[in-house]
Amino acid sequence: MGMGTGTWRIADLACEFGVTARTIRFYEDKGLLAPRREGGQRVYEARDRVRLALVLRGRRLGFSLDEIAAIVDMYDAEPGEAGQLEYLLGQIDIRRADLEQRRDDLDQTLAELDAVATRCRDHLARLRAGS
Amino acid sequence: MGMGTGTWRIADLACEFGVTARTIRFYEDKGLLAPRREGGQRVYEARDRVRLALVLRGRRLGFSLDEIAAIVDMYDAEPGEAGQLEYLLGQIDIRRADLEQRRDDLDQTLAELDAVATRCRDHLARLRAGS
DNA sequence: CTTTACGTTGACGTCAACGTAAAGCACCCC
DNA sequence: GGGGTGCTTTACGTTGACGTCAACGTAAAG
Repeated sequence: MGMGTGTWRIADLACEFGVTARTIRFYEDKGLLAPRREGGQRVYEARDRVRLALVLRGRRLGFSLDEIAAIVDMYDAEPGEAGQLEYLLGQIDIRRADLEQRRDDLDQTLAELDAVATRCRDHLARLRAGS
Repeated sequence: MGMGTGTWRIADLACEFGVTARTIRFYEDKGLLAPRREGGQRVYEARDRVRLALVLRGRRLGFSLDEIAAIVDMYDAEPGEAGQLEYLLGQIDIRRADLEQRRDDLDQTLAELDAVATRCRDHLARLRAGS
């Protein structure tokens, strides 16, 4: 860390998470992050780091920033009234369906790649054995 | 199908897979598809459909078209010589690692969404029970 | 043979997710 | 006070993945 205990500057986070400062500022612009300011400079705390990690995980999964915002916002939604809670449950179901579709796609792709690899190794073995 | 048995026109595929004809032509431009031509018009056969399905699955997974091209090309790579086979096996390993990282991310996200949902339902129950 | 629907190839527009460059403030060091 | 480092904002550039539009060919129906 580059500051008082438990706080980080933008370059610290950028380095740690392997992104540029520009990217982090861009995410803030899009409402994905909201760090404290200390004399104009951004100061990140633990919860900001967690949010950034969530955003980057969403990115690895191929979600758009809008989708990521929707997901991350579910995490720290305040309880609220019954209607809100039911709405949130509905949104979660939608995301769940999406994620499970992705897992199916993913498992299929993995299985097929394995099949190709097996075919590959078979062929190699045959080659080495002198056809 | 809109033509002789086992062949389709571009609009047929577009409708069936829920994309526009423009998208299909774009994929061809990028080398992801290579349909037969019949008097200037594209004619798709079963293998073209399979390839399109693979491309769209890759898209759902959030891969770029370049990555998709790399993956799909592994599927119908000809055996070739030993060097080629070893290179292909290496590429497959890289893809595998990527896909497995994604699955980890995915499972974590699913688990966390479930946790949120559970919290949500608990709160709802407490609300209905009169605080 | 004309109409109508669907196809083709460019070419340019658009949107997301940043990259990059410019210009300026704050602080530290010598 | 000159130089360096690190931060800030503003603004324009870039790339990928298409959408959209114009201008034109073609195939099937009446």
